[in-house]
Amino acid sequence: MSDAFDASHPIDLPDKPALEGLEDKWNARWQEAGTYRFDRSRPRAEVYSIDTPPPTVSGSLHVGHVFSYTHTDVIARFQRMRGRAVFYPMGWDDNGLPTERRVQNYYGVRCDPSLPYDPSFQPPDKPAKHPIPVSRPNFIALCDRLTAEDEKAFEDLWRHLGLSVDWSMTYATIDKRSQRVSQAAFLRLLARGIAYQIEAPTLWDIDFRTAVAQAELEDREQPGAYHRIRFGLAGQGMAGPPSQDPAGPSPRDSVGDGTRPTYVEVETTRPELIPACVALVAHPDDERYKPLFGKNVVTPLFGAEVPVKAHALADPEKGSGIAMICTFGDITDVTWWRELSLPVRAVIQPTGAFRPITWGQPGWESTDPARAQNAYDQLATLQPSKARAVIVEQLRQSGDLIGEPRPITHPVKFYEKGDRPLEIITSRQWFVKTMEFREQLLARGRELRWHPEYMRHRYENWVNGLTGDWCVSRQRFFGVPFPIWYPVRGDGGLDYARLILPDESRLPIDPSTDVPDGYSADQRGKPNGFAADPDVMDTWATSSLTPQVVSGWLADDDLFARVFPMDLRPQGHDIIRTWLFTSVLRAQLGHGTLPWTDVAISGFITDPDRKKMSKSKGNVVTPFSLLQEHGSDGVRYWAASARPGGDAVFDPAQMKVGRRLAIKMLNAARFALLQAEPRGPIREPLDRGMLTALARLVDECTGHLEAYDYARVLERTETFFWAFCDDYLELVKGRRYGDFGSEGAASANSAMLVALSTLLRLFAPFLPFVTEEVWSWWRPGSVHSSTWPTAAEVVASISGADEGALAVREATQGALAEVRRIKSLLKKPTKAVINKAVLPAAFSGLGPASRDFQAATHIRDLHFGDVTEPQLEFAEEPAA
RNA sequence: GGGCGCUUGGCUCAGCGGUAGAGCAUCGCCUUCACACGGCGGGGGUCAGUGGUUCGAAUCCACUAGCGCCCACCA
Repeated sequence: MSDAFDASHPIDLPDKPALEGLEDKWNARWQEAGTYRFDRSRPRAEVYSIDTPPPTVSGSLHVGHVFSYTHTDVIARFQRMRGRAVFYPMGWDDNGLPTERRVQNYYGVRCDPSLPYDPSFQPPDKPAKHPIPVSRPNFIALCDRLTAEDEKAFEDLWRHLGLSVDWSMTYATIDKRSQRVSQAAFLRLLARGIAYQIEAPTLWDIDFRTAVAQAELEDREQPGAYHRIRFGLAGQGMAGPPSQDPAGPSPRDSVGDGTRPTYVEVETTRPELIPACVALVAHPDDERYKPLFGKNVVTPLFGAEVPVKAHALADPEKGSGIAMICTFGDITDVTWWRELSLPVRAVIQPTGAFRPITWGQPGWESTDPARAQNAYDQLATLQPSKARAVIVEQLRQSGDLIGEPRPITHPVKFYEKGDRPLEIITSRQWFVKTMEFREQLLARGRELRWHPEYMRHRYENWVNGLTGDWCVSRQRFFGVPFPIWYPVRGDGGLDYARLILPDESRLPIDPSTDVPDGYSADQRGKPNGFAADPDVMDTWATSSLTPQVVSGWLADDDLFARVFPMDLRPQGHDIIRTWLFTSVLRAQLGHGTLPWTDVAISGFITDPDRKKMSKSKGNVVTPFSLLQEHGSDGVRYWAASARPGGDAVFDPAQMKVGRRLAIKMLNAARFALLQAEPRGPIREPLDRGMLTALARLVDECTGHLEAYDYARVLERTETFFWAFCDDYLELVKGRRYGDFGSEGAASANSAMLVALSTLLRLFAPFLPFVTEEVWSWWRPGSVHSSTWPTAAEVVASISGADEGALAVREATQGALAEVRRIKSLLKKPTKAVINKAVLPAAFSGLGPASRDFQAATHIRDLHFGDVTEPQLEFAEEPAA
């Protein structure tokens, strides 16, 4: 028996159905009934688990959130109706720099780790002009306090939007669970030698004063200039006077022909790094510079002797074809430095300022130490951009600057959240090995099912382009600390070679307040005592473990076995190289598996001018006002209309369309249920044709949703629904009221109910509120707990698919359209009756079986009269 | 420099081998007994360009142009 024939539930129709208030009404009931609660008694095969992206709660609520989370919710609701136990938790990303920055601005404070904890500290009501320094524990308490408020706002939004999340399983990336998982996973990698610590050149943000990872880089076009600098040949003293040739001598003139081999010209965009120069490099095949390989040159101003080296990475086409290697100006310098075994001459400090240097000391030899010192003293303590201006003037004075700097615009590496170009600074950092797992990671990427498929390339591109292991330590405060102490040697220095590690059972710990086993608290920082590792983990070092965190790894083995590896990771394409990549890495390293089988990528929201929406443009609309204006179903309709992975235009007009669809559903359902008796066998060809078409739609929709193509399902279902309302319901209106007897009415009523039940369930994942409302008028339980419709179920209501009736439906709808067109052209009222005899064309598609118009009831449904109205017998083709 | 995606009516997009589609906008008509937060109908496109495959191409292939995104060792 189909659902539609179960008349046990009374029909209870409102007089004037409306959308207003449905969100609050149904959210309350869903929560009360536990509609979206995860049933953890079900075996893995019956579970559908989702690795929710935890939104950054310190960021603003944005329509982009609403957009992508709706996509995931559609899938979750579909899988739930398919009978899976849906594991759909929510998480909050409250870890890391964004929160620190928000807390600093919101409360007007600054973290000073050297201060002691002040239990009575309260932030001022309004942020003070100058930031108040607070201790690290106080700062973290403020982070916790503010994120709790932010999380409440997000949860309210998600509930109002109708996300079918199980709110009992919420996690945060800074909570104890996340910390424990992050620390335990790290310690296990450490034990296997996959995590390691090394002092090495690292990407460094001089404003945040922290290391950053390759994945956090972005290029920004910056104004700069090529400076042509001359380096004298060693053994000939400092370079002689500059050339009189205004264009400057070419490198060939200066070194190649032997006539004036006194200096080499080098082009650089970072002349301030000349004191950090350790070599020059040119391509091994470059004839201009071959004679110089193995010889030394002397840096201008500082008189340091540096070798000329050959390396294939040097590009003869760039600049003068020979490059200055500094420690360190850019990533290429690091490559050259490493591969050519060059020494380090570091000038930039973690603050960005040039550090004091005494020339003439070991490592800072000069042919003229006094002159070098004099030049350098003008740079010391300056920031790089200031130092550049100073040194250019010095070079100009000394005659080592050839011509004037040539302004250019070039891409420069920035930390994605930073304001000034990255520097490369040598420091002690923690790394996780990635390079040696590249092939495994590529294989996992091929194994993963991508939606849409072409997003796979982004991942492969990234993995193939990796240049080093993953730097996971950050010199920040609000993050997961490394669970590590170091012994303090007798001389007060730290013994980095001997780590003091906590037992896994103690995790999570904060080494800056917790004491390692075997030590007492008063030994902290003392000779022969211990000291904490001061760093926190990269936010991705925690986020990469969200599958393990939500699945209860290390905490709930039973849950873990039922949900991990997970089914779905939904996320944006902008974080494939970070979140997706690191998650695949961690699952591979820790579990030897993919973290999930499928990944669904969402696009961005752009404003109508095709620009990415941004706060600075003032075009950001708050999501709540949108939900209130258009209704959650209306907004969800807009979101679900966008193709998977595609960017979408912010378009309130589409939300209005969605809202109209929801209203139409209320009214169409009301019509179908208004007079639901009599009911009986569905014998009329038009009814059977409509249901046969519906069965096909159900099959199509199920397939597309299984392939994560929600947008197509919404489009097809909507198209069917409007045809159902405008054509089918209009056609059977008279019959259902008894115009052609009770059997015809019974067929129509029964068919309408089957269709309504089926359509409500097809729409339920997209428009959860209106479908639930209508469902509640006549069906028991929640539509969201009902079973997804099947073609077989629909076809069973007519005792088998009826292909012939399909043609009847199509022809009848065609005839109806023809009749309407004629009435419209003749400006006749809709209710005007037209003589069938004047419209042979309209019936030509109905086929031989329908020749006898009087006998064919589906023709009667068209309501033709026998009255001949002369003006309807037009002489010309109305279509022409 | 490498990769990916996009280019269809005024706008937003679907179609992806068989005589150009939808919604919005526009114009006209209809106060129809579920719905005026409605319904019906009309007008509007040489499917970016060039070449090729095919009986047939918006749809497949190649190249070109423009737009967008990702990546890159950017002196």
